[in-house]
Amino acid sequence: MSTFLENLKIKINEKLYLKDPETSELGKKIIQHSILLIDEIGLEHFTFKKLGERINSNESSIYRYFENKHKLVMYLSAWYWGWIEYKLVFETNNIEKPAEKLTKAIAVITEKITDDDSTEHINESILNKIIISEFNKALYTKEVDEDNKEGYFWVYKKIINQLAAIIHEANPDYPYSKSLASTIVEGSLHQHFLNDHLDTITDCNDSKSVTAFYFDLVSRILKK
Amino acid sequence: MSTFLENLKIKINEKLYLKDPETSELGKKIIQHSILLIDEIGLEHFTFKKLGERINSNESSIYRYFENKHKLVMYLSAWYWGWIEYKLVFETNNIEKPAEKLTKAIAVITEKITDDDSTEHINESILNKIIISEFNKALYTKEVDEDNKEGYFWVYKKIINQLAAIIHEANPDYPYSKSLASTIVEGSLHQHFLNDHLDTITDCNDSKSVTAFYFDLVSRILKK
Amino acid sequence: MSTFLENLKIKINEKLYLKDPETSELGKKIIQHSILLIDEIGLEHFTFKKLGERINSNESSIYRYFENKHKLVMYLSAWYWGWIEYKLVFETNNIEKPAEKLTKAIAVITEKITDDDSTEHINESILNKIIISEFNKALYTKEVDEDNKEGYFWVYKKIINQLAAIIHEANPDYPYSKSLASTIVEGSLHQHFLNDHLDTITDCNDSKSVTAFYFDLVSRILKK
Amino acid sequence: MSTFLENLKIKINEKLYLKDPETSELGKKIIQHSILLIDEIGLEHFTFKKLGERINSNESSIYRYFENKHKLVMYLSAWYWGWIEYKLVFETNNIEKPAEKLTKAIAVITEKITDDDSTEHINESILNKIIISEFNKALYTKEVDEDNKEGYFWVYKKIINQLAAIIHEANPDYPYSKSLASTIVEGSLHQHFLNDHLDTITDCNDSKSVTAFYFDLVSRILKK
DNA sequence: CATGAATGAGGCTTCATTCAT
DNA sequence: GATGAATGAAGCCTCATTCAT
Repeated sequence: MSTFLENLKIKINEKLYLKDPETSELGKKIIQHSILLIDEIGLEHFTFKKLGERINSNESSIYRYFENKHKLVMYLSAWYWGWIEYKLVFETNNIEKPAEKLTKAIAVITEKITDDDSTEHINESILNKIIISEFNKALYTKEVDEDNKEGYFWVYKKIINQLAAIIHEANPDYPYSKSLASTIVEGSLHQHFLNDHLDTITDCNDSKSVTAFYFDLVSRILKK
Repeated sequence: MSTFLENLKIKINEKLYLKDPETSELGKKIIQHSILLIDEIGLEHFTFKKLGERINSNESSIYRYFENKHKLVMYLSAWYWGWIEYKLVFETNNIEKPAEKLTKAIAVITEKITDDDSTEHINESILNKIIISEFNKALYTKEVDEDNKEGYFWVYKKIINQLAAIIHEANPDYPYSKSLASTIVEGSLHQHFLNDHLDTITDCNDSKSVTAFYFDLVSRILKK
Repeated sequence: MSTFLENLKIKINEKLYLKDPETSELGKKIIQHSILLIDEIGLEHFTFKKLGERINSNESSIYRYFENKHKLVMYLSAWYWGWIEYKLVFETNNIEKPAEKLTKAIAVITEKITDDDSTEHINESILNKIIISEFNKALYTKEVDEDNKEGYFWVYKKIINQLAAIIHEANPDYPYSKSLASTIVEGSLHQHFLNDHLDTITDCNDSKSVTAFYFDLVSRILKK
Repeated sequence: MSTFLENLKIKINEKLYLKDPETSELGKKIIQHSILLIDEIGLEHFTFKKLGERINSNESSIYRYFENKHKLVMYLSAWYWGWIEYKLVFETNNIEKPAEKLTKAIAVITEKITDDDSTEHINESILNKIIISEFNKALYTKEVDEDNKEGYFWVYKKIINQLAAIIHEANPDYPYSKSLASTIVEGSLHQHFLNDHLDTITDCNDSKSVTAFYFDLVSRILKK
């Protein structure tokens, strides 16, 4: 699967940036190193100033691309979920059997990204790490309703609805397809986090994967 | 159930405070109004200075009680989970049948708190609201491992392990009791949040409760 | 010489304290531990709050004894110079030959205090250390003129004048006895400091003592 | 001597500043007015906030140049000693006779600066005043060893070693050239201070200069 | 277009001190 | 007399942002 989207460009809500970072070297460096720096120091301690120092550029230059740190994080999140969506569509394409489709979908959504597809300047495996540990901070804000209105969570919600549709296909009688879908998407990030930091409250570990947990969970729930 | 712990004091990890807020009027006001203020403006915008203004006290006075805002939030979280634990123990006490016990436990954990027990100075229903929207920020930090070592998540983890034990009782063959338990605890907060802000990706709403979703989910999963 | 002033009490300018620390256990603890704490963390980082914690007492209790940190340091300095003065008088007493008297005086003033006479609650050797590293901060302030008017440097100046008198006795023709005396008193503290921290700009070390340097210096200067 | 270094720039250890103050108007104003303000209110009461107000600039702007107040003082000290070193080299250049060289050196080091060379934005005479009253606070800190490792005292030590070398030339048999040199450098600041504030313990005054005291002292010490 | 410079506002924290018991 | 509680003021520093080039 490694190079499947070599030439694809993830489309991002245009309101998230002032100038498309994909259109310049500096823009790409901003994306690339913001991922690395957030991973290193955490979102709370991440600032445009520090990022500027890292890429040998002035903080003001970053403001040309992104209005503020929240927008940048939303951009990274949108990119991540856009990328997941591509994988989801790509992987489930042409699969007829609902159960099989569901299995593929769950795999795409819940698997920890370990390989680096070297898509241009973005290290997907590290991006996955920061989504695990930081995405909810982008979601759980006082501004969530405005952000939602602006469509910033559009792809995220789309994925969940796609997964819910697949769940529904697999068992049309199940009445909570959306809640189950959102539980899987959000819950899998959480289980990865627990695995990394609070391993006494999860069964997931190196030998029992998060994905396996959700395979089992969904198969039990949808059993007719 | 309203007055069941009238005279109970939730015990909090002593490292979370410099001076026990329960031991003075000012301390109680700090707790009371920090809950209200965080609910109003969100954790990001909450500062000791604003809290001081709200309670007609100086920022510096608050520092006599809590080292910093993170410790205060951890205190509130610890109180919340301590309170949930009491309810859990109380409600499941003397119930023999595992399935019934599990039902009770899920109810205690996943129900939105709407009644205010008026336990002293703490408005549990608002506290519940801020746990829903802010708890994960207290958890998902770069310092999570140290905080965990200090025992700050002790009660939270204890609840999950108690729930996992009840799940195990209900179906000893189920291999993911801990992951299911943490999914329920964390996931229910998430479903409440979605219900409030992103209602297109949840089935939960005023007529289909979060608790009902988890009753259904767990019963399907543990069906023998 | 160890116990020569066992029963002596160094008399301190009464304006330096609100309540005489020698008159109570707490007062003695304040003196004792302020010396130790200043040595540990330095005068800049020393506060009444930290001292209070160290002696399991409240900062406000310390205010009963000393108006502020500067007064406390002045007290310690006054005690130190008062103690040196006793030693000076004691050691030079009954010596007839001016040269011998001068030698004794220089020794008393310039020697590093290594023995702890266990005079009550004061560790003289550590007090000597903090005088070396902190005394000039008590002297070099914007308030030096008022402090001087209040008589806070009275003993310090007295020692220098006594030494100047001895120098004058040794060579009445030497025209700078006071400057030489102040050079010795202040300079010896400085040489000790250099020895500890900037040893490339002093010749003094474990084998060539500060005292030896001043013996040599004075003998050359006063040679007729 | 007035304009001898008109076009010289004193080189300062680069670690002492974040941005070279010589490269901008604001930077020069910071240097200029920090000297004046420290002279007026003393180092203890000097803050970046007050300096900002004085130069109609914000505190935060000063932080662009200097990490903290200690670094700024170290910068001023380094500038001062760098300037003295230039004078020392310039004045002793081409002098063959050791005794004469020594005399010149002592003059440069111990004379009170009364003339203002109007070197750009720096008032040397006031800088000299604050070195007299504040330099030792920059030296006598708990961080002296790290500061020394960073090379912040490099020029200061260099001057002392140069003076020690000249002393050695004048009398190769004298065994304490370094201690004598450091005594002169530090002691002359001290005598100036005593002259200004504690004049009963110095012989130096308007008619008997500090420099004269050291001329006499050194000539006596090195007499063969 | 990119950047360097500057800044206002505010966050976090400690200090020095007073008050009430 | 000793202390615990409380506090105003200020210190130090960083952030997010704008402006001018």
